[in-house]
Amino acid sequence: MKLRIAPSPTGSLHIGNARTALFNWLYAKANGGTFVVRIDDTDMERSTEEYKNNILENLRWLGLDWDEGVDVGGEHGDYKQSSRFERYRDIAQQLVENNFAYKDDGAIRFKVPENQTINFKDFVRGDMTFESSDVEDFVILRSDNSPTYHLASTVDDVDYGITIIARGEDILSSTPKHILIMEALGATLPKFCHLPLLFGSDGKKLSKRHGDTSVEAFRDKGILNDAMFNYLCLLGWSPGDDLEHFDREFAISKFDFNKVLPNSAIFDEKKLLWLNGQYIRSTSFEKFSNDALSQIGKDLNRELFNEETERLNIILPSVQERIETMNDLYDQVSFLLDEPFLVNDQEWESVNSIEAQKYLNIIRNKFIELDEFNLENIESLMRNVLEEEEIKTKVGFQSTRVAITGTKISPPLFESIFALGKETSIARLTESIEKLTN
RNA sequence: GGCCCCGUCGUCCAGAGGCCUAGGACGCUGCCCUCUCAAGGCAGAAACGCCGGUUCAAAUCCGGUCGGGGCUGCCA
Repeated sequence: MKLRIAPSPTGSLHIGNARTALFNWLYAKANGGTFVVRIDDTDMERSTEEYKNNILENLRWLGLDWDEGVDVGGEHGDYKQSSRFERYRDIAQQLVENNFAYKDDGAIRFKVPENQTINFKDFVRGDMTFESSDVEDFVILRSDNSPTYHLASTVDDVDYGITIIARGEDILSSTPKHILIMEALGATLPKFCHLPLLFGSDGKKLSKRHGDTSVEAFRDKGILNDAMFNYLCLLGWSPGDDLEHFDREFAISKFDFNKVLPNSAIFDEKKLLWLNGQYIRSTSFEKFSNDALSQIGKDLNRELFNEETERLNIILPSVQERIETMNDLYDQVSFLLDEPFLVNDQEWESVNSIEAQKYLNIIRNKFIELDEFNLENIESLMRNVLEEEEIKTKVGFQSTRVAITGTKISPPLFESIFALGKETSIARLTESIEKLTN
């Protein structure tokens, strides 16, 4: 059993292609089949090396690997169609000689037989029937001697011994052409499986208009590869038992093309985001901390100082509980970094009051006298002052939050103060008192 | 227009004739928890496109209809 995906390097890896690749991979893994990745770059105008690399890199990022094909090799060369033009020309010539095709204005067209019924079985859609009278004679070799997709793709599938062709439903109407070529070549027909398409929120084919459509874009947004893999699995398939959060091994153990739905699905970024949050929360703290520190370093575009890392590790457990993507990290923890600390006037105004000023003043003085600056002491100190001075929690804590973190939305307050440390906390409180009483 | 595919809550999925007064999840609303924001917990609104037929019985089978989508390139 051999399956393949054949992306065209005319753009960054598209979510729809990623899902198709993923389903092929799952089926191959589930059945001990061989998975091939080949590059369909017959469109010389639009194909680039950068896109090719991008596609391969993102497939790997998703956790997919392949047994044969571009980059990993195999018995069929480099698995790029641009290297096999001679082969396609020979086949085209052979088809002409055997009267299956003919020259037309410099191009070569396949001669579609009259009154022939083309049948094939589709894993997802069952028995399919097309009439050859509905298929026009189609070009297989362009007048510039380059092969079209129909020829190149079909020849490769035959040459490489592909036994199951699982691809997007957009190719369903072209399948009769491919079958006709295969028959003319005397090849054994593979099985077909046309997977449902992915649509944008307006129900139209997922395209740039819908915002991000490439795997890379979501990767850049801080989506975890495990979450992306999991979410893509859920589009058109489910393992049953209402299970939604699962890993690759589990998906492999349950996957089958027969259980893939025939109807198209709409890509819902909201659910992806939610799932990503679930993954972040279920990651071990050790791994999360590692990823988080490297992400923050990336956002900062510099190495983190040891002191920063120490401070971050204090707050990170709390942050892990409340972010949706790794890109949400920076805003949550930036107050702990050795970077300019600025609070805008609006934030100050929104928490300013006589009571607040009084509260900040008292806790600052008590912080100075506090010998053991730990979580427990900070909390009890702050709560006691609230009680003694009869100041409302919101007034005291929110003003302290702005003073310490710079905003009204932050990780838990006591952890934030503890992570920031005694000295800096006192300095920020002092600064805030000056600012507020001005 | 022609050919083809598809049709369960707004969205993703469960449902393969009686277990369905249709289940789960995202999102949404409310409540609880609470130092903000989240997370978490609980509750709620929300769907079988429509019309016929088959059957004792249909979301599930058949036909039609309507709706959506794909293809119809010397793009893939």
